[in-house]
Amino acid sequence: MGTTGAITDASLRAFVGYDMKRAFNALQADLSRTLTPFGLRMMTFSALSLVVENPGLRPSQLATVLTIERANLVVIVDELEQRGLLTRTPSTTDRRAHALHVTDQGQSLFAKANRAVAEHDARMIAGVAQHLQPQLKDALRQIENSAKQDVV
Amino acid sequence: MGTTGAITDASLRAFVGYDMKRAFNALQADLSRTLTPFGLRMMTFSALSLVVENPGLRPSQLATVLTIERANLVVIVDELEQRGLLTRTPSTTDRRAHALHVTDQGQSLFAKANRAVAEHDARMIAGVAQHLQPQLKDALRQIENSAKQDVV
DNA sequence: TATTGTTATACTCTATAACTATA
DNA sequence: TATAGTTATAGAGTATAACAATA
Repeated sequence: MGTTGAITDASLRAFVGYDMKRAFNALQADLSRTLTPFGLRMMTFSALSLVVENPGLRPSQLATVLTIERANLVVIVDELEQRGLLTRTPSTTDRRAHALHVTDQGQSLFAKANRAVAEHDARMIAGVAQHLQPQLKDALRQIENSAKQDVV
Repeated sequence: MGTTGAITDASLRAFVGYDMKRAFNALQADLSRTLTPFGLRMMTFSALSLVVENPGLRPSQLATVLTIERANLVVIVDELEQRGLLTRTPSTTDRRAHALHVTDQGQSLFAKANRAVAEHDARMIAGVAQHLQPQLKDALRQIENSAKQDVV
């Protein structure tokens, strides 16, 4: 077919998950282009941001906040450490744990990248009516909670 | 530290992209659990849905609607065909092209899976005020468009 | 026993390049 | 020359299992 009628995704459009998938994929691909000049990816930028905001953070805490597994965080911290953007130092109180701190270089790169990401994010949400923007964020957080508490 | 104060992701929370990532990941993980009993994944379910809704669809059209590359669609159609859920027949008008049709088995499985996905989606969006639900979908589509048209 | 960091492994989704056969 | 389907390959994010060191 394709000759007779127009193609439709009306059935899938009934699902908010489908709209979320499309929106997130497009946003994520575009965000990657924004972060590439800084040598960062979505997850390395996010991790860097959290260490800037929470100096001394432990990797396990970072993984929890990012809602990813500890195992997946290791390579992210490895990469940031190897690039000299943050340091991994032994904890003074718990010899199992590490403390994460940004370096001056990491702070500087983050400041620039954060500006670019803020501008990018503003462009992404610009088409949404201003009074709906906080409601959009609330709705997304509500959906996250619904998904996590869904047992069925 | 982590000993003194609570951990915060306030900076990242300023970005709608961060909320979208968290919400979508949680929803997607939960949707996977919903689809596993049917032997389907998000993309195989989506492809099946579109072939049900658009019989005779060509793979290239399917890839366009799903906003993925043709190359990535091949394995999805392979899987659905090998499981006997859809057929790939040569087009009568264009010997390069194929026409996709669901089998009876595919139709039957889709009906059940679609019901489960509909229920899942309803649970996901249940916490969002009803009058905000269409506005949420509009906002997500707007963000998708903004991301695709973003050139900077 | 439980937790922290770690390694290894695999799965899903995605993107790009290049090929073939047709148009 | 352009398009449809395909193959191959790689990158990014995620999940699980298992381990050593430490609590």
